[in-house]
Amino acid sequence: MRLSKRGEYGLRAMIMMAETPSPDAPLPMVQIKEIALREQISAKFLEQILLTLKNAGLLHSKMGVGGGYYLARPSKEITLGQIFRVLDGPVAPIKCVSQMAYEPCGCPDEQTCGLRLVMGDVRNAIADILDNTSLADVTKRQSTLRKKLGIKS
Amino acid sequence: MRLSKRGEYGLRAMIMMAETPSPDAPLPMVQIKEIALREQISAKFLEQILLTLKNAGLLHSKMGVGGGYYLARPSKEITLGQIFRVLDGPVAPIKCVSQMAYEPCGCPDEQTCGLRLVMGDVRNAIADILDNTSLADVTKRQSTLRKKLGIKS
DNA sequence: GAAAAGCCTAGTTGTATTATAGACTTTATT
DNA sequence: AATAAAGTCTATAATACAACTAGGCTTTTC
Repeated sequence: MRLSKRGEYGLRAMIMMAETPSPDAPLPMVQIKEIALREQISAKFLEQILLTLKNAGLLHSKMGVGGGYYLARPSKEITLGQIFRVLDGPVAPIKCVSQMAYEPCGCPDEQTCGLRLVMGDVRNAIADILDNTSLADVTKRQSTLRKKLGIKS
Repeated sequence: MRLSKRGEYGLRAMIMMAETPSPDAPLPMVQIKEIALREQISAKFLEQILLTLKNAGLLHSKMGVGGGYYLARPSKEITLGQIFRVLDGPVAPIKCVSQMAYEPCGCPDEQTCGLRLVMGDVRNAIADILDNTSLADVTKRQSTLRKKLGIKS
């Protein structure tokens, strides 16, 4: 039940972009190499991930000198579920309970298959969390926690 | 976020064994080839899986003619979480929130890492379901549903 | 026109999953 | 005692996928 590195890096990058305060600049842009440096990730690998996210409509970018990436929408309108699905595919642990990519799993009677019932619950529990947590929720939670712990950042 | 075939087959087999009514026999024994046939699985692959489950103490077996496998404990004392962990390892999507196999994941400040916070929630949600669902719960749920749908079996 | 950024696709490497094979042990039956 | 039916155990093949690496292309700014 693992999150892939693609998923992990992509989620981290998106959270970082949501965190980046937009000072004077019209757009809070962040560059691949900056993220790669801060997260200690291969820049080339991250590049692919951000490109995927961009092609999925979650990020926008600006080419050329002074360019970079920025969130396609306000951080409260982008959920972790959206990001996760783009990078790691369906949330469901087994295809026969997937909303995104249903496929029969070959049990004799799907309607009363016990495994399917339980895995359906698991799917829903995961999706509930990921689809109801926006990037804004994450950054808010982080800063609340930092304040509580008295950490400057 | 996928369940492996090992995990799927193992869980199915365990559910099937819990389902098998123990008629007169002292032990409700089931044979590899019977499970393989009913679930349309490679018998050799299933063999490895059941052996793993046996070595983990979840199954007992009897060798020789008329032998087979049976649950090591009553079905209400075996949880899906136990089975899952034996076959698929930790439930946590990311190591830094694993109870079973913690490992730092390399974020600058783990204590306030947003991804970690959310993945911790996901881990807990999954573990809550799997650790609180016993094989007996599954078979009960199946039979209730069958009755409700008027399916004989 | 050169440098700095992102865009895009293909290829490589390593590892885990899935499955297969086969020789061995135990038990029941005849 | 011999045979057949079952599980035990280990090795290995085949495949797939994840995680990267590489390199050329395009756009933008100065």
